[in-house]
Amino acid sequence: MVQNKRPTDGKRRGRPRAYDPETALRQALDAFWKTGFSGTSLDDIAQATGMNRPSLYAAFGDKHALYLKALDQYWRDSIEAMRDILDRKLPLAETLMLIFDRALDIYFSGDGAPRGCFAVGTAVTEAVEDAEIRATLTASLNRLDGNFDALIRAARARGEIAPDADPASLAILATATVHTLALRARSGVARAELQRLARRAVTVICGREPLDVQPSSG
Amino acid sequence: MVQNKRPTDGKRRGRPRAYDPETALRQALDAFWKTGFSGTSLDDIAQATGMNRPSLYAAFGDKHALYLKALDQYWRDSIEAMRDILDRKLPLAETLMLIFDRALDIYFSGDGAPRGCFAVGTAVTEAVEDAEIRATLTASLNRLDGNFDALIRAARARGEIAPDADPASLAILATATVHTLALRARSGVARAELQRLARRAVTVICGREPLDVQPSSG
DNA sequence: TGTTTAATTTACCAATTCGCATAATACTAA
DNA sequence: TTAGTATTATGCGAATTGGTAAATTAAACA
Repeated sequence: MVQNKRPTDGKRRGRPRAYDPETALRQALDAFWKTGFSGTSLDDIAQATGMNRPSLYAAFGDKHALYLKALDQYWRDSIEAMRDILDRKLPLAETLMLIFDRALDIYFSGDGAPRGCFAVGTAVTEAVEDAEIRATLTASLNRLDGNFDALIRAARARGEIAPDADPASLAILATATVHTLALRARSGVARAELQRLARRAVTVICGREPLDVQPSSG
Repeated sequence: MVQNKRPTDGKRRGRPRAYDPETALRQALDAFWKTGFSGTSLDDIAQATGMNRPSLYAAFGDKHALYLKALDQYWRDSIEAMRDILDRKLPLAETLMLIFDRALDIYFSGDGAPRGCFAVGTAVTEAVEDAEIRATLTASLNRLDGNFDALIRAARARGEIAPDADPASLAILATATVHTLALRARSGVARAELQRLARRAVTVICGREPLDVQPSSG
């Protein structure tokens, strides 16, 4: 139990892996994203990853554990995307619009039909009966609310919005906007329409329209 | 093909039904509500309704048709609940709060753990791959937006909100509030907290807090 | 070269799933 | 009674599902 796995150093002993774990996890995520946890069989995932079931099992554990790892991967990606935008320290309206736009990037990513938010589209369904999934959902809800709250609080301190505005309330509406985008994207609403919707939400929350800014960092 | 089913008049011919179709449909709805379309087997539904699979099949068609009927039942209930509230013709703030409260009634109905919105929790998952489900989702999204838009437009005409406020934008935020409530309820957030959240949303949308009114008609 | 290690491949298992065919049942009509 | 009809009950069957055991393969090591 002292060192059953050496780091990435040197060559590993036995037969080399035929897959890259992170790539495989992303492919499994894609499979779950399309048809949900219950609607995706291990055969589907085996096909999506090019692995067979025993390898899948050895790498990630059973179906449930694999799903949780995929969900975790999704959270990490989302958090990173959010941080990238917050780091740019733009005014509130532009920051919100970038966040919504970036969310739409994710919701409209992938080859097939738009899939919306992975968590909203798949984890929420399982949340009723699955305490673990439910716990990660609430954690992420709180994180999103908290991020928006801090963002809006700072903007108010800079005088960007009315001094009597309530940051917590506006934060809730920002989160709600993300949620409605997530749901609508998975329901087949076109991206352009959702972009207009997001713009309207920003305008109400901030009291002015957002200016156009470069999506990528710079 | 002329009259293979007489109305409710007189006695029906063969062995009488052991179930009430609407009750059974509601029980099937409950089963799907908890575990989603893919996560609910026909055996689960047979247990929930007390019917056996052949009867289920004869009454509602296959699993997919049954699900669509359950979803439709849910829409009808929602529409009726909404109309009941709109018929009271209260001011905007109180109307919105009643709608959100009524939504929470639905999201926290049932015996087990809170299930949120049936459509959000189960139909959205299937929507990516299922055009029929997706179509009813978009229809209902548009209906909700439209209802809120008309409501807010009328309120503005009565002078309840600022004359320069944009009804369409506020309607989107109202819909978004419903969506965030639906998601959060299914993610395990307590009802009291969601009530406070709804209150904040109403306050931002209307510019004032809603007054307490009787939930039921009167 | 042979041994050890770690992965893959094949094949299997028990359980579940959806759907249906058939038989039994309960009622009306004549 | 008897026939006709609409339902329920039983049980089958082909396919799928999640999971695993056993055999095979590919590399490092000595």
